[in-house]
Amino acid sequence: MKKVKLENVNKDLKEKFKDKEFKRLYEVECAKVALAQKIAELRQDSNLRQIDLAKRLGTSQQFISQIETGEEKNLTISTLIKIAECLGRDINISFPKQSKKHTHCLKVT
Amino acid sequence: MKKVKLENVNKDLKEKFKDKEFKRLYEVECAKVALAQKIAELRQDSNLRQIDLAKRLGTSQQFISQIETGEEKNLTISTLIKIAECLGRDINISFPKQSKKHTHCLKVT
DNA sequence: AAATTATACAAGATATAACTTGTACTGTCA
DNA sequence: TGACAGTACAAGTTATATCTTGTATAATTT
Repeated sequence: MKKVKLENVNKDLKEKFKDKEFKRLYEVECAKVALAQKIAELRQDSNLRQIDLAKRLGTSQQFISQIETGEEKNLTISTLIKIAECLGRDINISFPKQSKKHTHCLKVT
Repeated sequence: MKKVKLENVNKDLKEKFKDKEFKRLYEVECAKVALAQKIAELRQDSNLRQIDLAKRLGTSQQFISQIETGEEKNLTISTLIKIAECLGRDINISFPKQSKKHTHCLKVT
């Protein structure tokens, strides 16, 4: 596999970001990945395997994998709530005014 | 139309909440309605009509109505992000530990 | 090296979110 | 009263999120 230098990735993105629509879509993708990773993190913090969370949710290990790898990257609110519940979490959503640079349309914490 | 007393509603709910599954579903519904209302509120704060937001989103007034009345009550993250963007908002999502009483699985602010 | 464990990949089926069009309702104002 | 503005209702179609089963991979353990 060819090695990719980070600095080149950055340069490349900066160039592509001149296309505002591309930038928008890119940010949305980042947001979804962040959400997927957060779910994986919360699960691991609970010392659960994918199969354990799956059982709580009443679904399959594979589906959890799909969610966490971002293959299922457009979750519905219901699914998000269900997952959070199974991990002993509530969800807070707020809508702050768009920041000037708005590098992140969605912040997951 | 028969007049409904609030105290009776409360009593009734309290009774029904003994069924934990009912309580859970009820809370999820509340959450979705809260989200729908928040969207309507943000739109009104921006002095936009449904048709204006619809145009920004590239959709129809009726669809916005469906979202705000909670008829479309299971929005996807993408739709939520798109709407927020059109209203000049970012989105913050966090997953606090479930509160003891957890009367609200999802808090919208 | 064989078995086990945890996760990911792949190709589907089905339920439903996203969207449409047409129309009806509820003000408000000329 | 009637015209218009803003929103909601209703019944669709289409795109896609949810979920399935089967299998593959990668890392440990025996």
